[in-house]
Amino acid sequence: MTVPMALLALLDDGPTHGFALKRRYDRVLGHERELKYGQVYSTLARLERDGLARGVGVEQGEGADRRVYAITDLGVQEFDSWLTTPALPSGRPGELFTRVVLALVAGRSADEVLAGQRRVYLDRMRVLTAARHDGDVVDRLAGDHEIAHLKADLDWIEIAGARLADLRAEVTA
Amino acid sequence: MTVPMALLALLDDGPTHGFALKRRYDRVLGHERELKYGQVYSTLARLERDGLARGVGVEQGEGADRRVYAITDLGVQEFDSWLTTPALPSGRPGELFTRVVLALVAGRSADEVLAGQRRVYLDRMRVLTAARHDGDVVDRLAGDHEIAHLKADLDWIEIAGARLADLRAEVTA
DNA sequence: GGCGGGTATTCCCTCGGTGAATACACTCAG
DNA sequence: CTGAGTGTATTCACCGAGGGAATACCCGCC
Repeated sequence: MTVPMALLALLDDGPTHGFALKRRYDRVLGHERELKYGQVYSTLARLERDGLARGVGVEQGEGADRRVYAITDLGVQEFDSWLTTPALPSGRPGELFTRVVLALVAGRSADEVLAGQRRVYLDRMRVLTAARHDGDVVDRLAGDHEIAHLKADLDWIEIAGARLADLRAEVTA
Repeated sequence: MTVPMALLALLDDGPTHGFALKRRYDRVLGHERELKYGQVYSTLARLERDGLARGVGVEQGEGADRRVYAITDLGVQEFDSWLTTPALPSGRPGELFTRVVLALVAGRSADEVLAGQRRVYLDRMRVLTAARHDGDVVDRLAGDHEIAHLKADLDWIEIAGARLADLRAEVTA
């Protein structure tokens, strides 16, 4: 859901074409995770199909022709509503949680899973805290976001570690 | 990736058929998020295609015939390696982070985004802390996991709120 | 005898995500 | 002046996650 909304947000600035959207997205949100072309154009096609954006002709720039899209009123509406509707956590269990439970289900060592995870999280924390003042504001906020969640998982690792015996008993029941 | 591995974990207990796997999965990991049939059988097909599980004949039980699968040596290997390989956070920015950045990009109120999110997170925290001692161990650990991440986001909301002006300046540059 | 309910699988579709191919315009080395 | 590269721009083909619904079989029961 975030990619279509991101494209709408960028289109809200004024009509453009897919290539420019991709570059702008990468600059603003692509830190570490650039958008692939396939996704850009297929998303634009869906936006158009759903009436959230519409093609407004073809420009020719440097290279192949540019298919220019504009956001529609419906698109603006959808975007604003997405923006202001707070999201609840997905409900899908995180991967770490899943690995611990499955380790117990399959009779493997959940302690090792927790210990291994703690190790790489602590390493990652060191890297992130060292880089805490590098980069631009977006980078730093993204870093803070990751640090906060790393801490959350590290706390949970301790809690889970203390209850592994109970968990094992229950899961293997 | 977690669904195929979960099925391997369950198959590691001994051969069974898709339907039983689905039920067992729902019991163990499906709290709030049950597996759909489509996913069970298509995942099994992929596991077989990739040599991680193999069909071992057809039983007849109550109802339609059961196609029984067993984990292979390769499957055991893959599962163990997945289990013991710690996962780093995806690198994909979280939805909250994305919403804040996009609000600024599109010239909307990021404060409102943060405030709205804080509101529902606090509500959710209350619900979760109230239910903190209900349910089984899995439920409680899942709850703790969610609480930890909710706290992380709430902390981040404060940090981000304090830097919105800088962020806006950078993103609109 | 046919109807509902539990068991069990299959089919179809959409979406997010990736990789590679294609096409055009420009520049610059040979 | 040609053809090899580089940057711009779009398209195509594919996969896996996930959801919805259809199908089929068996049972008990009215």
